[in-house]
Amino acid sequence: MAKGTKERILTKALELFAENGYAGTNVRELTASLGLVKSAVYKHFQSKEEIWNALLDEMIAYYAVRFGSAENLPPVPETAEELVRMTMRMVGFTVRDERIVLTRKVLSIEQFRDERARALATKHFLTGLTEMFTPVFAGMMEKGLLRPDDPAMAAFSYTAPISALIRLCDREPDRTEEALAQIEAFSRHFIRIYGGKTDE
Amino acid sequence: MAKGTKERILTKALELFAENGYAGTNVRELTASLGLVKSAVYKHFQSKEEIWNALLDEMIAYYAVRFGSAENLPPVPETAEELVRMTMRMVGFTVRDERIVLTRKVLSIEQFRDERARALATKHFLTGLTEMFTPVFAGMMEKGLLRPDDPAMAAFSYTAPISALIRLCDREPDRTEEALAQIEAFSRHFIRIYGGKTDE
DNA sequence: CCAAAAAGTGACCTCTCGTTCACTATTATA
DNA sequence: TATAATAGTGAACGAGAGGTCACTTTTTGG
Repeated sequence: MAKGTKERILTKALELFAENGYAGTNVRELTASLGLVKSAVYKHFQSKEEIWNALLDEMIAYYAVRFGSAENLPPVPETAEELVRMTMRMVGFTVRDERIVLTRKVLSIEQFRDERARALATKHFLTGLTEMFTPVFAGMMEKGLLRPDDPAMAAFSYTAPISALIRLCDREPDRTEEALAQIEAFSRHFIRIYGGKTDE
Repeated sequence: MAKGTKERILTKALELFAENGYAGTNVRELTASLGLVKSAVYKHFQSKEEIWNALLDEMIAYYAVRFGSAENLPPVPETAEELVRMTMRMVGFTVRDERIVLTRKVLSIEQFRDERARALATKHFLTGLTEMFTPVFAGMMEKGLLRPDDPAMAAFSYTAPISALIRLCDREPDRTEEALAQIEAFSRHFIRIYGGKTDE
């Protein structure tokens, strides 16, 4: 049972930290739920805090490749309706991918006591989505799908409400369907308000 | 040193829970920072968890009188510029009032493990502001200050981005000025986009 | 002003925490 | 296959956690 134990510890740690926070998690339950004894963890990590730091390293690296690289930018939609579909696809992914959900939860919990968690939280909750959609909106404005405006401000106006509803899904998973419906309604509403020449 | 000790304990508990979370706070440092010895707390509360529950009671009650009652609804502005000023006044208050800031922090940390914190978090972060601004926007639409539309959707579109920036202030207080400026810019942008007959 | 209630103290209890360590079992390698 | 490194075990440790209790000090009210 040697292989991949380190990764399994990190995965389970993410789960438990997301549920009870770093301070509220003890290494006994962490290892026990992996079928190990508590001292085994110290063959892979020097301390509980090192688990936390390794987890943060992972989260930061994952964010960089998944959301931070330029080649992962979404394409500029050809129609307004395509923006809605693209949005729903991205949102559906981000609220159902367990790892990303848990990451957001951990960042919510730990953002006030860890500097790096704080920085990553700002990316996840605020700047990341806006930066991702700014070029999209710039392109849509060029195509006349949205009225000409500051694309960064438009992207912020679009993504911040969606982000708020994504966090509702994290907090109250039972209301996921409701939240997704509201995101779609908001997306259409946004297009109606910001819409340029609807005929193309 | 008897008077108000219970309140002082609750105030300090809010502070510490907001910094380190419930699990990350111990009653020794809680009482020590009040010039008491740890056993003194048990004259006022039966357990650490009872402190938590009393604190939540207080937060819920405070929210109800401060934001939940109908008579505290903001007035409908006479001009679009007045909406900006009203918004900045309210935001300025909510990011500088220590108690409210700490409450939001605690809710961020504890929302995933406590049912009542979860419910209050949704109010603070999502529905509260929207419900507060829905009648305001309905009134402004009637007056022709905003184009006729679903006032609830407009209020959500308006308050969610502002809420996101308020949370940035909680997370990174150094960026408060920047965030406030962005809120004001967003508010004016919103009015420009949603604006009805600007002449009155 | 004095008795009873409330508030505060300090020693102590038990439990659990993170961590260490000597030891065993497994795996990899030459 | 022998050997060395790696992974896992279980007992133990010290520190610190939340909580109790007998006792003293302070406050309150008739």
